[in-house]
Amino acid sequence: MLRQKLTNSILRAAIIELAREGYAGLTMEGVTRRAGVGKAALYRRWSGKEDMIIEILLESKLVIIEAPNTGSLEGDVKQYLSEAAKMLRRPLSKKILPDLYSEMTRDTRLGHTIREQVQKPKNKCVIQIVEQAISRKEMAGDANYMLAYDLLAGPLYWHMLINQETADIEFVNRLVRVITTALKVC
Amino acid sequence: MLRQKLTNSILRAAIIELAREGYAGLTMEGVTRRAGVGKAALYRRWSGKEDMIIEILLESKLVIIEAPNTGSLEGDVKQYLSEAAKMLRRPLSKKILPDLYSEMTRDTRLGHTIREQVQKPKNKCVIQIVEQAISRKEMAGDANYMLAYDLLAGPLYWHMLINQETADIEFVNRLVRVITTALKVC
DNA sequence: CAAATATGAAACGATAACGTTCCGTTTGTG
DNA sequence: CACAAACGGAACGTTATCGTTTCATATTTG
Repeated sequence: MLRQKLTNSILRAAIIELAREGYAGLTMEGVTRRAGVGKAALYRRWSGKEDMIIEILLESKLVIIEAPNTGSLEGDVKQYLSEAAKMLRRPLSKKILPDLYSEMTRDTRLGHTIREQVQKPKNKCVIQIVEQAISRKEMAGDANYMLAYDLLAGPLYWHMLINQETADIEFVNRLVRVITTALKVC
Repeated sequence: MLRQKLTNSILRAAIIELAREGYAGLTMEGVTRRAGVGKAALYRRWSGKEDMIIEILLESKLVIIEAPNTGSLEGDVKQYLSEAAKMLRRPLSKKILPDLYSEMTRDTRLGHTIREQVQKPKNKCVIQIVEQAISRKEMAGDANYMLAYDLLAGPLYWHMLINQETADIEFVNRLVRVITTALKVC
């Protein structure tokens, strides 16, 4: 009968610690200090930090983007990139995601969870966009899905996560135009 | 009068540890164990792991790419992406770079060094490619450099580092063709 | 209201890395 | 060859976090 309000407070503190210290630098004691709770409250809920962060990933919609279906490739691309940019503008996401992508390369339960919960849904979304474009004859039938995925996701992530740049509407619109052009010859 | 051969052995061990444990998980003791040396040998050379890794970055050409000048935009793009792919294929680079990009978001001396030594040279290289293309009238005079940078670097980075995928020559060639098309409408 | 239980705080021993120091041995330099 | 210095290895005290336990207090539930 753990108190839900306390659970939420702890998870909020954990997210902030994750953003500040990174996953490897995250400690259970750091979370207790930030949340102002006792250690027992944490260990009654999770066996350790991996458990805790996995719960955050499973519950968070931070990284999920709905597959668009606007009727045109350019519309779909615009909606996808706009949603992605909106998510990547959040200061916590901007700090946390480079770290998660780094953890994703490791053979741990957390790495596996990130691949399944963060990356796979993103890929599904892109597949749908491409399939719709092919059925509308906006893309060739033998289009390379992986290449399309890299074109759609790569530039914005590079821009916002690696270079930690901003992306206003004007920039996203330019990106949409250019990437749509590229997808059509994909 | 520190022995250079030993310094090299230690740095090699440090790179492997960096790839296996990540920067946050890297320990001086771990490096001594892998290198089979005493701790004094390390602390006689560096004040701590940040110092040591910064020396590795400054000495390594792991991430530097020469600015191409082949006479055509497509040629430059092909050379740039081929070199980048060659570098990203190296197992150690593939493991280490996501970690460095994560550290780059932090306000530390290491973060600053990565930005200066890894990212800035890459950006300079792209600027040159774009300037050459503009002077050849292959790109518009008001092209957006940052957008060009994101297009050139983003997809391959996303492909190889985030998704840890391979990139054979065929894939790189497809990428070259599509990105060149995109750059021309940039 | 009363019983049950989750809570914060503190203390605990265990583990691991830190950075320093010592010592006996190896190396390379003059 | 002889000397100086760097070396490996071990030991040291220090610090931080781990995960557990205890206990008095606060909260929820019946």
